[in-house]
Amino acid sequence: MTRDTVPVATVRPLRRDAELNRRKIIESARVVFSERGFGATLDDIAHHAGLGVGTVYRRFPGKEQLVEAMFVERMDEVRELAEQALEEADPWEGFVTFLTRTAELHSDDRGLREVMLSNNFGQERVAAAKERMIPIAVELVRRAKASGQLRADFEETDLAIIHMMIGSVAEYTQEVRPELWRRYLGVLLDGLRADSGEKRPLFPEPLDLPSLDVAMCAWKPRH
Amino acid sequence: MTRDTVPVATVRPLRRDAELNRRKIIESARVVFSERGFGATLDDIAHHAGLGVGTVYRRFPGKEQLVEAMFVERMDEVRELAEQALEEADPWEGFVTFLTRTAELHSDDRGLREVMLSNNFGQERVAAAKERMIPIAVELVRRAKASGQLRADFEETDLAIIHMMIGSVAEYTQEVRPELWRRYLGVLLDGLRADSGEKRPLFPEPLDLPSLDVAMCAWKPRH
DNA sequence: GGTAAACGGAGATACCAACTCCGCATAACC
DNA sequence: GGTTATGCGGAGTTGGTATCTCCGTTTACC
Repeated sequence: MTRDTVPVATVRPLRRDAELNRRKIIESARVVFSERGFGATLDDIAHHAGLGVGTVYRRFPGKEQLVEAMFVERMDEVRELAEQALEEADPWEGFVTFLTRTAELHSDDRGLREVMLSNNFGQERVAAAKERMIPIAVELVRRAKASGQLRADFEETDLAIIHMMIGSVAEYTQEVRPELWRRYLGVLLDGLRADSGEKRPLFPEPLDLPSLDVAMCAWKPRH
Repeated sequence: MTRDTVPVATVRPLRRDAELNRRKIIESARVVFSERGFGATLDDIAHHAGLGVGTVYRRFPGKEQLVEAMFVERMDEVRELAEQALEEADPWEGFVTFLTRTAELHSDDRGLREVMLSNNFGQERVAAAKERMIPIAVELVRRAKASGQLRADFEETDLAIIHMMIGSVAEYTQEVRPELWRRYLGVLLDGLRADSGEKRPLFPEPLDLPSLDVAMCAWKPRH
């Protein structure tokens, strides 16, 4: 058995142009999924990459597989975020940091939001990445409750719903005021703090009526 | 000019069966739109009414017109709700009643939620009904702030966004726990109250993990 | 019983996303 | 530079869904 006939996986490397295009596809998928979510078509991605659809389908069996390839690492980023938040000295601050940073990611990347809140995208590898997150999020909640700063009746599944709410605001107003979700995260945090201290001032400013109107025109419910 | 040639609008009344069917259509449209939102097709509505599609299109030029006919009165109900809330002695209680009762309507009637949060359904008459609501909602907020019970940095457009958030929870969990939105309305209200008093206990119970999983499987983002 | 009105629902039309196919281009190798 | 396998483009096929029409049949009304 010579060094050149390694038993398995001696896949001939892609031709140089093909390899370049593969990277372009992944890059474009990242951009397009993050802007438009998984409603985007592979044709959109191909066009964004300046390639034909055929080229995309030659490299990836279908949309699912592209999503899978795309988001496992992204999910692991979120988990690392949670791990960092767990290292903050103040448990409440850790909790707030986690919520805020995650919401930032969701608001910048609609695709990521969709994988995290729906079980309809990605297969085992994405599901596995989610499982890996759960114990860390649970610990984050436990610790913040134990310190008496997070209200005692908060539970881990509330995290998902809170993200759902914040994300829906981000999506609703993204064309008009992409940062507006922070205002409502502020309201929620004031509602979640156990102590009855002063409220933090809300930031940023609320929508004015014309902007609300624009947001309402842009919004179409799912069917 | 005889009595029989009255200039305008001498529309011959519908045949008895036709009139009956017209009512069935309206009734079914109410039910179907409220369960499935405006994603529902006129074919769905016809089938629910036990009629053919042709019958529906004979009475209503298209979906838009049916929606218009359907929701103007429903919107006015919401306005009346606001007016009643304005009559409650305690401004904060009035504010809470309004938010809660409106959210109940939204959670029972997906179509109503969609007309209220989007400008893509209905024409002038629906828009006019919305305009009629605004001053009342504004007054509700003004009064609750003036009494020192609602935080001073709350503004009227926040109402719409709060409804948006609550509605998204209602939609997310409706198959599993249709009343769960009340829990998060509770959090928001604790965040909106100006005084730094005790938090109200959250109700109902949070989702358990399996139920969250079911909700996540059922949820598909809009494209 | 005659007639106009209304009915039913198959199917025309339109749209859209997923995916395939094959003639043409070009990188790789000698 | 010539040969060949590999890759490319994008029109076109497939499949699904929603809107709306048409006409043979049925029904209300006088």
